[in-house]
Amino acid sequence: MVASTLTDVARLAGVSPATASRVLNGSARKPGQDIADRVRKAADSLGYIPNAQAQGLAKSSSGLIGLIVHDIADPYFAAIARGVQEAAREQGRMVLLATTAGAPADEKEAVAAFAARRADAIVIAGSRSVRPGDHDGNAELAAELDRYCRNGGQVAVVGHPVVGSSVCEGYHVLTVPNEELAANLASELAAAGDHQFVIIGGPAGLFTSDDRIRGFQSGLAAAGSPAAEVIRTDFNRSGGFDAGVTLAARIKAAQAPADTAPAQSSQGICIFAVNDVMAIGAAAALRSKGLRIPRDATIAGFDDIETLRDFRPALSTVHLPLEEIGRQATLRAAGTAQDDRPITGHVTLRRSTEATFHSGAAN
Amino acid sequence: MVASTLTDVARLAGVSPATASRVLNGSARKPGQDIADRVRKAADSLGYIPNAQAQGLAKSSSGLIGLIVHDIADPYFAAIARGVQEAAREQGRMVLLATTAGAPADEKEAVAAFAARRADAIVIAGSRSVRPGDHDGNAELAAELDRYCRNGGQVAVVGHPVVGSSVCEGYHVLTVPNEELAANLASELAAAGDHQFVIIGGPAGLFTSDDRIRGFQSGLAAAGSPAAEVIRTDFNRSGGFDAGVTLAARIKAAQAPADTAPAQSSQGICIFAVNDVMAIGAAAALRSKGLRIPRDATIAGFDDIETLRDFRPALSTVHLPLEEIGRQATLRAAGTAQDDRPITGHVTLRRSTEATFHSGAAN
DNA sequence: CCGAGCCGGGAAAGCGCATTCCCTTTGCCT
DNA sequence: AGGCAAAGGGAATGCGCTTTCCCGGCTCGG
Repeated sequence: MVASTLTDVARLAGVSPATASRVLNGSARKPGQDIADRVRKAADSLGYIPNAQAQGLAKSSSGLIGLIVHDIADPYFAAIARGVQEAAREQGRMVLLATTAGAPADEKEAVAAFAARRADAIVIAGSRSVRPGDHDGNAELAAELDRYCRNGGQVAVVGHPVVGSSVCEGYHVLTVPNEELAANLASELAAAGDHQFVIIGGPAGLFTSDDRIRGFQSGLAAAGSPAAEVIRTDFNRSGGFDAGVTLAARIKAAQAPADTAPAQSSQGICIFAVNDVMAIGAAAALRSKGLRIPRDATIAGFDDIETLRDFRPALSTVHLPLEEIGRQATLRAAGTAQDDRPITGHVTLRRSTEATFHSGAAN
Repeated sequence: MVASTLTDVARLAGVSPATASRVLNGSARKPGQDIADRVRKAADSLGYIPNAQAQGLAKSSSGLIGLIVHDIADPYFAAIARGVQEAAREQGRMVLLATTAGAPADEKEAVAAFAARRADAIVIAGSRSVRPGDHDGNAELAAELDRYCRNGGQVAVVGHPVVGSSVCEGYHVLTVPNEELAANLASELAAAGDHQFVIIGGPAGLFTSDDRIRGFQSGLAAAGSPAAEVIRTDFNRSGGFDAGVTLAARIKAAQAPADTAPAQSSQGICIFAVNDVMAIGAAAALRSKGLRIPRDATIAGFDDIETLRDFRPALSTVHLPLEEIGRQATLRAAGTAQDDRPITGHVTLRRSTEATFHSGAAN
């Protein structure tokens, strides 16, 4: 027994396929009540399931939304994916997933695959990058995306437009105020105490990372603090860990000379990792070297990843409405783009940057 | 300019659509070199992208793999999803995502939607359940799945078969040794010290949770320990937190009478939460009540979620190769099911269940 | 009372592609 | 040199559905 078709249903109901089609989907023309009932009865006695491919072919639209992320297991992307999924579901669409590890060449392939499947919209969640090695890939990606748009596709990208893509209709950019928020974070941190700041950033050229670094520096400048040193590393937990190891050595070296007085340099070190996962990695590194947070160093991240909120000391960070970002991106690309309310976040200071040692475990 | 078709390419190349089709896909028949080149040149001068819907219609197979999870933002599912995605990618397929919060009715809809899209295979990752309220939904889900299978679909389910589904060809169950591993965990924990065990479990009827509870109890029994009390709560962080609050009160009450001697009851309390996320929630609750782990209570989880590994005190748990599970499920359903190597995990004891207070921060 | 208009139903033409079947051409063997 | 097999190219069919277009019967107005 192979899947039954609309024709089978029509035959069983004793009507034409055209009529059956009109009954079983929201057509403009409403067949008579009796006929409709007959068709519907036939349909579910046969267990009829419309062939979405055929429907798509006939209507040239698929009800599919393509989502491109670096890594679905990364909680940052997982959170965004949840928002996308949710919005898609509300619209009766399904989401098609592609992971690319951030490689523009792979992203280009993903876009092509989505285009092949006639996805109604594409949401690109991964950070853009301008690293030299990505140049060609970026160009191809931009071209592919352009073609997709020109053929009527909608695309929403989180953060920054794809490098080199022209702004055509159906191309939406969901701006995330990374720079501004990082500046706010720097201000609050600088106001809270006299620190020596160090930034753990991703590879140069990664927009999200660069924005946050730039914002942080400008926030520092505004507060009258000197610019922070920037350590470049991988944009993940392991990168954060490596940087943490380096910093740990430095901190210990700074503590050693005075020997008795831990607060040798009048300033404590304050680390800003450009995302929470890196911050956690760095914190783990410090701890593994016997250093304590916030006693020997303070640390802040960015994103406010939910799974990491139970981490102790609680991580100071910048809250980003990740799920909402995914949702908005989807709506903007594929939906009745209601109020295009901009994305906002907020600085969330917690224990990991508390200068003085409180006793409570709260927060 | 709308997407160009195979016919366009053929016309430009001066050949028939049949030939163009043969060139651009791996057909059995190989057109001549010169013609092939001409077609290929025409194809990419037009930026031709084959219409996967049409291809699917013609070949009746879509290159799609449906994945059903409870919540993609849950790190457990995210990890499995990564494995699925990876395996799918290797096979040149794409994954279609559906999240259902574990509701069988939603899962049934997801299966129907996958069937409509003619997905080649469906991977169901969420735990099965036999809660009374789910009864009808389960039946419908089983029916839908049966139909899908009979029409030639492949399905792989992680853990347990869907309740009520008959075993037809193309129906694969990836067994996870939850019970056995939970028993091992119980043995090791019981051997490590004389504890009073308490289990924080999910709602009764949730297979994964029930298996782990049953396994843990039998491990306890084998070690000669009395059965543990079971606290039922939600299968997520918040459920763990609530249970933790309850337990915290109890622990404090037990400590209070003796007043001076913290080790009043000769046995410390050892909590087993049926998954890591719940364990973290419970730990957070204890801590918020001023209790310390492992001093005032020890705790273990299950899954060994990667994102949670930097949590301190490091959580004792049972490692499960989540990514591999997703991968295997996919391969088994959609692939050249090579070696059907069973899934194995292992107990991983860390600081959170250390009876004695070591000084190092390692592990 | 008759024609204009409308409404509900059916026939048929694709949507873009794979594939079967047929025909021509080429190469090879006897 | 004649015959045949194999190979390579094309016309046509169909995958399952939507959607025009058409047609018969109905109602309503003049």
